[in-house]
Amino acid sequence: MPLGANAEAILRRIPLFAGLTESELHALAARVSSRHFGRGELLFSEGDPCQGLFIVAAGKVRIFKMSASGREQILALEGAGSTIAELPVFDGGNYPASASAAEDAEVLFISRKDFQNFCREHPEVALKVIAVVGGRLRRLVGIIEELSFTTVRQRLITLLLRLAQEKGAMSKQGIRIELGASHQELAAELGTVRELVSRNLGRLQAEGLIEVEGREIIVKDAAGLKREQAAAE
Amino acid sequence: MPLGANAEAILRRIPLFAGLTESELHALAARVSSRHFGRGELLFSEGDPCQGLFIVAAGKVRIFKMSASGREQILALEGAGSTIAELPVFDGGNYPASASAAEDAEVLFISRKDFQNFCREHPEVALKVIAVVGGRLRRLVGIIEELSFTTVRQRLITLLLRLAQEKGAMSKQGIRIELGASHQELAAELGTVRELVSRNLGRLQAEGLIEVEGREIIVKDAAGLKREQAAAE
DNA sequence: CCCGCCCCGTGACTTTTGTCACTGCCAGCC
DNA sequence: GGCTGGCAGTGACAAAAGTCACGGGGCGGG
Repeated sequence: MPLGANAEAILRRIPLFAGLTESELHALAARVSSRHFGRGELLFSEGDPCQGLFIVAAGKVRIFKMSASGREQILALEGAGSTIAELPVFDGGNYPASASAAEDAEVLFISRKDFQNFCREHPEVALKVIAVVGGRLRRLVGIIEELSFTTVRQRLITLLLRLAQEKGAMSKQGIRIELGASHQELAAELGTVRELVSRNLGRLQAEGLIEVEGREIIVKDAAGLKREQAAAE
Repeated sequence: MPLGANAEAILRRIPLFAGLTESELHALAARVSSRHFGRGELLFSEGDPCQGLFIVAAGKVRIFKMSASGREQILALEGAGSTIAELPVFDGGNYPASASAAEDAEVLFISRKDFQNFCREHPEVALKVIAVVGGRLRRLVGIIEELSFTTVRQRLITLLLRLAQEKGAMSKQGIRIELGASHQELAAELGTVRELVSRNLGRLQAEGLIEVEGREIIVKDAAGLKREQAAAE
């Protein structure tokens, strides 16, 4: 469905469109449609021909690969303000991975053709695309490094420390993290299976490094975790 | 050292510079220097500030990560005609991985500043950069997929089949591959250790799927290998 | 209230991966 | 020739990862 003026407000905060004038944003917003995706719903599947550019307005979208046997590997989690599929939109290839809503999400959409026309008129956007794709590339290299060099335990620790930093809340016992994800989802992020996440969390708790309470985790000994993280394999 | 007219011939075949006029290539060639790297020699190390763009004129260069414990993970092998480090040249970040000569290599170099000036004058080059970086991104996703979903054996099989396709020679017993690499290097490509490469090759041979003779491998049962590859975990 | 559905923990394995230590081979070199 | 150094094969383990199966909890819908 087409969108009103509020789309402009959203677009204004997208890195890809930073630096555009009001009238340019306005023109772009006219091309944008919006759609709600329920938790788990697919935006697109790996191998699909690329329809257009997606922009996360609210919620969270995960980009992932799925193996023949049904295992998932998350490549990225994109929150509000992130664009998705800049690359295939640009180079015309198929989507290299699938995307689904990790939480209920509001997603904007620009058709491939409209976006390409817009790029032609605004060459500076191409430079932004390089920056965005570059960031992605660096993160993928990081994932490869982790998969290749570290154990599940270390990856889990790294993830916990990152979450603590990003959205942890101090409390008297440590840093409280509300992970809004099932073990299954954590496993997909870490490139392993549910059971190993469960066991490793259990062991970290038994060792007194963390405290698990449902989907809430309290990091009790951040220093201890960091020490182990530093001792990379 | 500066370079003569032959640099132009090389530049002409670089995807990044396809479509430039003779005079443009000439101008670019004037900015290019050349250097020989002996097998194993480092072009740059992960984390170094980016000096400029490298172009492989001859030989082979590998881009890799190294773990604290000394294990390597190869991210890409670039042959003649490939550019290296387009991204950091463009976005000004540090090199995200190291590069060394996989075989003796002749490498051209353009300083960051010269390349950026050139890009400013030739905006179409920026579009090419997106294409090149995009290709890289897709290959990295492929690596992640393999590391996350498949066993060493499967990755080895995939590698053998790819090599057979790329540079295999038919013979009466099968497809002959001359892998110009030690087990150590194969291991780095597969994200594992020397011993596992050795053992898996041994097992494939024992099963009659391949024949190993020094650094030469004969694929005796390509269909069998493909069957197993398809049965991805 | 009860059922079904997800999610979580866990025991008991199996398979895969990685480590260590040694041996043997071959090429290049003094 | 005899040394050296890099590379390859392998036995014996140890550790990590993954699989299967099951029990139990919580929650929402009928």
